[in-house]
Amino acid sequence: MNRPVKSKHIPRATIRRLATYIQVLEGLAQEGVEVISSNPLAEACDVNGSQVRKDLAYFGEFGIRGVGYQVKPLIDSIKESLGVDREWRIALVGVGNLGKALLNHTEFRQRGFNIVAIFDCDPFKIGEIVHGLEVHCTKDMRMMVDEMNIEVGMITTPPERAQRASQHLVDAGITSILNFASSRIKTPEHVQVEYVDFFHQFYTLAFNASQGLNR
Amino acid sequence: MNRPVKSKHIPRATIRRLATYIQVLEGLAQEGVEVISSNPLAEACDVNGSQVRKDLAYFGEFGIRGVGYQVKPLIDSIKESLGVDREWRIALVGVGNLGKALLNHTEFRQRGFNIVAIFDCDPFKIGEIVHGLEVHCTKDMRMMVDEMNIEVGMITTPPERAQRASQHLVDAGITSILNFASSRIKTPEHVQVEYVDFFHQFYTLAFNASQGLNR
DNA sequence: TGCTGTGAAGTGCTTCACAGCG
DNA sequence: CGCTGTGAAGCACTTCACAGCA
Repeated sequence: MNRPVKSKHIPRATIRRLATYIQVLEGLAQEGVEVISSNPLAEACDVNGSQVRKDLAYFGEFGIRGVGYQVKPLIDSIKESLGVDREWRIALVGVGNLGKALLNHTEFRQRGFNIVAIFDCDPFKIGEIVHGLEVHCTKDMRMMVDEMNIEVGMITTPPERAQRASQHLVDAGITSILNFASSRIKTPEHVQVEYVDFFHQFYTLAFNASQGLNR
Repeated sequence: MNRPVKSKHIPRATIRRLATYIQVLEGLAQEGVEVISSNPLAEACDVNGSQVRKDLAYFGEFGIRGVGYQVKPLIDSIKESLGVDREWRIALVGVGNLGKALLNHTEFRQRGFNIVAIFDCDPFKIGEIVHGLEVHCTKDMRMMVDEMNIEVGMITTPPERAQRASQHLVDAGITSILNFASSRIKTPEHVQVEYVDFFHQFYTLAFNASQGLNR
């Protein structure tokens, strides 16, 4: 816990937006922009200017009055505040289509999310090498999580096997899970689960299009 | 616009939850559950019981007082309300790792989201067959969108090419875009964009874990 | 002077609590 | 009698508006 958070509770929505700010700021940095003020940054992120200032103020005072924010230092500050200024070691469970796809997605590692071990319960898959990693049996998980300092679990099984996968992860001592399977899972209170489900956004599009929102 | 929405504005959050309800209800249906009341359904979705009742009430009266909701009819009603009770035809732009991965993800088609045409601007990829579809040049997009009744665009390019991809889609008359690239895009007002970004959830996990939320 | 940081006001979603129906 | 559907209350996030600093 490096940077002590200024105030108690930080809205979940703020965390989501910080991820967007990083995205946009990194784009600006690449274009050579060195300083930006809250309003243009806000516009690029489709939010309100005060929102940006308030979100950042939860973590400290990063701006210069009358000037704005320095892009590069701001990126670093946000990353530090979020705790993404370091490597996070990840175990992936479920080496099917989706799992393999995500293993090939190079952006994970670039951003510090490093898949270091992969598991499956299918005996035909165990031992196979995928993207440079050997597929291990789920019963080796406890040992490997411990030995390899793994902190995060990623579930990419079919929906009906997600619950069991999460059980394995929890038993291995994992307390942060990212669930890519399209089903809900039950875990003890101290375990945090985040869901990644493309269909939520598909459904939103479909609904709005059906309602004639965009015509 | 089949089912006229009962009240004017429906919270965005409600739409997201409806997607979750479908997920959970389909699981229940598969287990043979025929009727469920709001509280157990709510618990399975990690929300409050009144929330479920209120969300559903936006679209009509689907329940039986003193009994609950019939699972299968409820699924159909929600799907109809969302506009996902039919096929949506999709163009995918960017046949790289991520694009290929999503083409292999069979759940899309199962849920009515059917990728029917794929595009790339790389001359070496054009003509290649991926998952049964020929890669077309982006300049053919306008014609194909029209001919094939495509309504939705999916962007799976690298971040720096997402803006150009969206321009092609908009020029072809697409008004609903799902952006899987990790960059923001600018579109005319009448075009609706939804972002799918895994890193939002990763960052949330990392932040909460760093704050010692789960220990 | 210009833009940040922030109390105060505003808005919209969530939860409560219960009338009303099956 | 139990559970839905819903007005009213509560709460949290967003936006406003401006004091205060560079």
